[in-house]
Amino acid sequence: MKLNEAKLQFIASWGAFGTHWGINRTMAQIHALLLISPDPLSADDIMEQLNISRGNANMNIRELIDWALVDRVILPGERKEFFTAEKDIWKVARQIVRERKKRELDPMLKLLGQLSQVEGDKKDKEIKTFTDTVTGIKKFGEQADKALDILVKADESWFLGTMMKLFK
Amino acid sequence: MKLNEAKLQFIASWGAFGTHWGINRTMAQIHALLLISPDPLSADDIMEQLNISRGNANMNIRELIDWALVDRVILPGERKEFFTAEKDIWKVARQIVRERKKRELDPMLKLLGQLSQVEGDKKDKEIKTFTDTVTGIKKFGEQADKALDILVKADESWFLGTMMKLFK
DNA sequence: TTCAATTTTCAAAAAGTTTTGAAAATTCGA
DNA sequence: TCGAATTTTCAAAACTTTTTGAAAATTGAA
Repeated sequence: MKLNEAKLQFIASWGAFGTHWGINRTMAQIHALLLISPDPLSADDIMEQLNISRGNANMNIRELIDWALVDRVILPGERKEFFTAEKDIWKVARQIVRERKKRELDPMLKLLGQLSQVEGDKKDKEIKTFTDTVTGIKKFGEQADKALDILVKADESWFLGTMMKLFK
Repeated sequence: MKLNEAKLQFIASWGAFGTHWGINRTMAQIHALLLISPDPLSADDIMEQLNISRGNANMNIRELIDWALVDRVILPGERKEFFTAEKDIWKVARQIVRERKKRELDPMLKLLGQLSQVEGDKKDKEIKTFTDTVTGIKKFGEQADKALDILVKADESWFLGTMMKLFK
C-alpha cells in the first residue's frame, strides 16, 4: 500500500471510530492527521488536507486543545499558529481516560449517590429493586473509578509489567 | 427523594450517558427502565412509561436483545412478549465490553495491521512518522485486547481480589 | 383454518448535530 | 497607533440520526 492511500485510510477510519467514542468525525480526523504529520500544521494546512471550512477547523482544533490532545505551537518567524498532537499513544490514552472520567464517570457517581438514598420501605419490591440496582452500579463505578485513577497515574512500563505477570 | 422522582432521574440520566457511549438515548432509557423493574415488562408497558411509539420501542428492544442485555420472557397465560434486563452489573459490563471489542477494537486492529505494511523508505520522515504512529497504536491496541479478553472471561470476585492486591 | 392480537417494517417527518462562510474580533509587526 | 493577517463567532444550511405511525406480516387460540 502506498503512503498516500494509507494516510487517507487511517484518517477516514480514525474518524469513523471516533464517532463510536463520543468524539465527532472531524475532530477525530484532525487528530489523526496531526498524529501522522512529522511537523506541526497550520489551520490552513488542516483545512486543505481534510477539505473542511475555516470555522469547522477552528472549532474542532480548539476542542482537541481542550481535551489536551493537541498543542498550539508558535514557530519563529511565523505569524500563524501551528498545531501538533502528542504521539506517545500511552499518554494519549491516559489523557482520554482522565477527561472522560471527569466528564462522565464522576458526575454519574455523584447522581447514583443521591439516588441510593431514595425514601421508603425497603420491604417494598419496587423500592428494593431500585435501591439494589442503583447501589450495585454505584459500587461497580467506584471500583472502576479507583482502577482508572491508578491507570492514569501509572507509567507504561510499570503497567505493562504488572499486566504481564497477571495475565501470563 | 421519592421513588418516582428517583426513577425518572435514573432513566433520564442513563439515557444521557448512553449517548456518550455509542448507545442511543431511547435504547439506554429502555435498558434503565428494565434494570429497575422488579418484573418483566411488555412493549406496551415500555411505550407507556417512556412515552415512545410502538416502532421505536420495538426497534430498540430488538437492539438490546442483540447486545444480549435484554431477554424475551414468555409469561404463562399471556399472549404478549415480556422483557427483562440482566441485573448483575458485572455481567452487564462484561457483555458490553465483549460486544464493543468485537464491533470496534477487532476491526481497528485488522486495519492497523494492513496500514503498518505501507511501502517505502523508512528513512523518509513522512513514512517513518506514519509507521511509528500506526505500529504504536497497534501494539497498544493488542495489549488492550488481551487485557479485555481476560476481563471478559474473569469472574467478579477473582478480578476484584486481584485489583485489590494490586492497588492496595 | 380463521381472525383478532401482536409484532415488525419502513417511508416520511421530526429532532439533533455538524458544517459552512462571512462578519466581527483580535493580534502583532511596523 | 494603524491596518493587514489571522482567529473566532454564530446564524443558517446541510447532513445524520431518531422517531413516528400506519400498513404488512406473523402468531396462536379457538
